[in-house]
Amino acid sequence: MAFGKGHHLHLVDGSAFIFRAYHALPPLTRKSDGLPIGAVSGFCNMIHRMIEANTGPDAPTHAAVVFDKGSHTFRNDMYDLYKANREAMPEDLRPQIPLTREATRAFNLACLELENYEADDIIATLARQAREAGGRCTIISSDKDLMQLVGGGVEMFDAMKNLRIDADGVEEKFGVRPDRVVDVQALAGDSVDNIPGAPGIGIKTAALLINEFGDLETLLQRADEVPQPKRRQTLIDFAEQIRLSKKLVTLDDRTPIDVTLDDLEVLEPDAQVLLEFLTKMEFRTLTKRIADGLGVEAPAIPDTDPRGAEPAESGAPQMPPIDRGAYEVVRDAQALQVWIDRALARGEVAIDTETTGLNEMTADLVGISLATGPGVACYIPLTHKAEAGEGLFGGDALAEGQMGLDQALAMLKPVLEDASLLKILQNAKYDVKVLARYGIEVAPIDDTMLMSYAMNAGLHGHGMDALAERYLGHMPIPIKDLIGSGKSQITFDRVKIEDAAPYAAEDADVTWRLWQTFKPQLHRARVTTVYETLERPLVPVLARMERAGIKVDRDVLSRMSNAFAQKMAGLEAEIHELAGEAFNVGSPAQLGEILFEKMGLPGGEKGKTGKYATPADVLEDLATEHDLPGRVLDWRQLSKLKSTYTDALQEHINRDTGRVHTSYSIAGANTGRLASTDPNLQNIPIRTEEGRRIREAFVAAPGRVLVSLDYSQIELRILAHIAGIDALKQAFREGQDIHAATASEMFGVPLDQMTSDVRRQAKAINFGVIYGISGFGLARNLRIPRAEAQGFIDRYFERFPGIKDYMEATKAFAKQHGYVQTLFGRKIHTPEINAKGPGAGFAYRAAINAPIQGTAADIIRRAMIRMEAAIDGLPATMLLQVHDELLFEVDEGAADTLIARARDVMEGAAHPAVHLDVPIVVDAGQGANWAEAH
DNA sequence: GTACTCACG
DNA sequence: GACGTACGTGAGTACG
Repeated sequence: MAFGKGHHLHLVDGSAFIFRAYHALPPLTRKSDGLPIGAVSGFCNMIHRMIEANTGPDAPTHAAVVFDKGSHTFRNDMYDLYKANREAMPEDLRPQIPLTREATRAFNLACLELENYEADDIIATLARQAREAGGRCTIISSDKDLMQLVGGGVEMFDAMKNLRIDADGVEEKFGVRPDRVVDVQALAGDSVDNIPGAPGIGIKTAALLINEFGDLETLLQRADEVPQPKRRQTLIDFAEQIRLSKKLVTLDDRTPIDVTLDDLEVLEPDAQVLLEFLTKMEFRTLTKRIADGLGVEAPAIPDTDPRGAEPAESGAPQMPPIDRGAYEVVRDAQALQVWIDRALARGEVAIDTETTGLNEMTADLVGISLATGPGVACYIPLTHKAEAGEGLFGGDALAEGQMGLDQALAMLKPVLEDASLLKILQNAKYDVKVLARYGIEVAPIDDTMLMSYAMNAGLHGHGMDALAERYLGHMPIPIKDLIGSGKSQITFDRVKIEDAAPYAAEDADVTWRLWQTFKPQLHRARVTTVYETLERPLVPVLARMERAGIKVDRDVLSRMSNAFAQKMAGLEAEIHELAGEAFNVGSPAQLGEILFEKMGLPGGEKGKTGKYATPADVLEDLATEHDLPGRVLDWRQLSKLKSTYTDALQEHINRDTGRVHTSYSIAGANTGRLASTDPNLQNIPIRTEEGRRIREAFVAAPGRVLVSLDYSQIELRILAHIAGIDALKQAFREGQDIHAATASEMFGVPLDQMTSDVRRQAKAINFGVIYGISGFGLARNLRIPRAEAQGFIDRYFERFPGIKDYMEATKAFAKQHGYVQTLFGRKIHTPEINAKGPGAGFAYRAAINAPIQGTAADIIRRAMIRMEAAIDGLPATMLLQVHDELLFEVDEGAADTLIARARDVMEGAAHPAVHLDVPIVVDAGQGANWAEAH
């Protein structure tokens, strides 16, 4: 393919990459033999990122990486002081130079260098050829010496700042068009390259002069016309030095290279060659990442002696102790750029955001901390307020010594969105949501909280403090130490920067260390797939659902609140009348006194605190003997509905969106279920008619409808599959009423003669089985004698013998391994299973339940993760998840299409990982509000 | 902060 | 033989 119009050449300034990588990274060494490889590692990361970032329609058709060769060039023959002030190459960099050439070839990129010439000259030559052939050329470099080449289809790209530089960009830098850049450089000189130029003339003055006289030669010839005497004399006295300078800065675009553009066509890397090289270098992270990208198995890199290991790649982390004094406070763009370079050269960075509150929908960004290695962390304060008394406007002015929020975010956005830079976070959803409000879509991510959850669900919590203490033996600064608690609590922007920095940077440092600790463990625990397919991908999905929120009609709630209040007042009066005295109906202790002491009713039991307990089932029994308990039950129901729902929900309506935004905790429930908080939208009433009406307040926006899809009997279907109960499977395949079918099987009643009471009992047993049934529990639930309940259970086991086998097998597995698993490999630990005492009973039943509940949770997670792509293009939004239900909001006309597509996703969610031998059925509904839709 | 109660799946 | 039990959650209120 002859290079020409429509082709796009990328030229990478390889030597610049090497130096940037070398200075950005700590001195890493290869674990097996101590060979310094930091620069090679950074170089490979940068090349990999560049390739990843260039996959679109603008992708290069041709590319080469260009290097300097040796330190002597033709310019030294002209001027022996050229680049004479350059420091010698560091000793630990020298052996890495040939490795970077090898790396380039391993990526299947052309690798160019030429004796006696600089990389810049080769770049100039190829750029000219590309231009002349009518194609485009992008020079990946930020070196100003290359700016003279810009124009006519040639542009530069600063890979670190993610910035394109065209002719306008060059003019911004030099004050002249690209073709006059060398004139300005000749006059201004360059202390870095030791170009003498004209003493006393800088870029500004040089540009002024060139623009006035047209070009350098004209200027020098007409120097006597320059009005300023000093400037005039300089130009006359140093004319030859200036002409020499111009020769030195002018790139040679006729170098005798032995390749043509056609030789530089972009080729796919040979997976084997590339992975072999990366493995040889012992780059664990990068090898894995690239292998994943190529869709091949990552070759194993043997663990060798950890002494002298380079931190990023070591299996058993050897980390320096946490030193809060070592963190940097980043206060300007230059300092931030150093950290960005470090992150890019590393290929991964730990991040933590500090905000004014815990609610991601309303909290504002106060600062960001970064870590690029254990102990290598900084804090970037952004919107800390000045202390009271400081500055003219007292407490509302910003504190000194912070870079502007906009500038910092502009610099960080390309980094946070860089597809080949891994962002490591603890509870990533929080930061992802906060940053989304600033127009930043953080990706890709790793989440240490979810890594811990995938490995250790059931063993302990997964908050940062718990993880730091357990895995790092370190207690991070409690946030209370900074912001206090209770009434006197302040927001984080009121914390002094000096105090905030150690806290904030420590969190990024701890996150980095946790990641380093967990990453190798994940694989060993065989939960990598769980983490990568069930945990991590849920973060952006939930973030979007939470940010969308659901519209709640305040007036509906408000009216209900008033109605409840009136009814409650009436009931309260009746209750006091019946009791013969006034007391707090909401106090179980006081109510107990009235019922069991004053009125002498039976069944009074005291709780741990020696007070009477008055749960609903006890009051229900008492209701047959007296009017009062029934009234209390009614009052309690109203009280619950009012305080928890109609009142509290109004407080959660967001001022700006008019919607309610819950927060789902991904690692809250041990079984894999989500948990909804602030507010909990997974327990909105439905079982009673009065409570159900609260769902009428959850509405669709005008012109839209709510659509609800829920799995029918998913846990029983999973039980039928896991335990292999043929009769149940058959009933599900035939679409029978499963509880009626169970009753028929157990009691021998034909389906057409089934009574609702028998069906109800069978239903209770079916649920009981899922929960790890006991005679006592079933007896209490059905309000029947324990012996009778036990009889039901015995009969059930008799009719469905596989159930008993499943329970025994699960228990044995838990006892042996300390955990149980879902069909998708999720582990739920059962540390109490071998304990003595009642704890073992709890653990046993939890172990029975966990694989069933957890498998159902996995299935709906898979559905949610796939849902966005499936409904892409529809005017529909996924809003809520309630364990077996997904709630959507959609334009009226598209509801049926949505239902069809979402149902397909939900019903097929187990595939292809698991093939259930029961059908999965999803019911759907739609309406103006949640009550109608469900 | 803990206990009790109750809303959901 | 006694003990204590349905599984998983979150939140509001009372009370010390």
